Amino acid sequence: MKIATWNVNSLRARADRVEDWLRRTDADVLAIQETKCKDENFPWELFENNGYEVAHFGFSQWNGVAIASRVGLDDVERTFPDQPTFGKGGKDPVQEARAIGATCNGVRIWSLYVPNGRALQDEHMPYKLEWLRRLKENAAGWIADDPQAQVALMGDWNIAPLDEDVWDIDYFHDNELTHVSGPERAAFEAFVQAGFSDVVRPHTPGPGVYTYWDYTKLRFPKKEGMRIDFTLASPALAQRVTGAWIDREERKGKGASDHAPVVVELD
DNA sequence: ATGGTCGCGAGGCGA
Repeated sequence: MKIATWNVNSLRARADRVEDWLRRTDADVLAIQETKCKDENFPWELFENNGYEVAHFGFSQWNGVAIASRVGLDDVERTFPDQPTFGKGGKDPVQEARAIGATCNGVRIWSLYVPNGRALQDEHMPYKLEWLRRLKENAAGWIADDPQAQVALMGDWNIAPLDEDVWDIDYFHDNELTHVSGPERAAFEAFVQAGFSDVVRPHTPGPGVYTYWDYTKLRFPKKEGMRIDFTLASPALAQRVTGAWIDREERKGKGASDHAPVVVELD
């Protein structure tokens, strides 16, 4: 079985690319982030025409997550339990469309779009950290309740766990940028402490290996990227991983998402 | 040359 995650940065703008990619890659499951649409604008036919069931959680032009599967799509869950809400500047808190889960051929897949954080002192940063903490609390419980549980936490984590996961760590620290701060890295490491592991890095060692390149500043041609898209697997699922790769080719050319798809192969 | 881009949706926000 082949499972993948991809922040597509608008599914409608990327429909042709996503369809070509699914056919080319032959993925069984695709966890999608940033669909940037509501259900009434969702390209359902794209998936149905290619043999995939799909579940979507999105209600505006912001965020939006989905799971497409051709090996079953059961027990769909939109938001995880106690997922934090956010109300900007004291406005009424809303539940953002950042998490959707489904069971696909025995694997509990979560498509996750972790809050960006925006800036170290921004109100979005404590939201990001709390969002991750509560996800981790849930995830730890899932494998505590069932050590054989096969769980894949897939998506755009908006964290670069290692210095080598950005092209120039000094640039990030000197400019007090997010994604590399101690609290963000600790929030990521907490999943590892809970028993989850990054099953892609062993098959795609750095440095210089990234999943995201900013559209601005010619970041892609200059090979200035970030590794921020991850699949964290429960122990039972990690044992099944036979390979993984980052589809850097998909970042090339006109009409590319700023993120590359990441593929995990299971026995 | 110290910027450089996208997407959504119709001006500015988010990344």
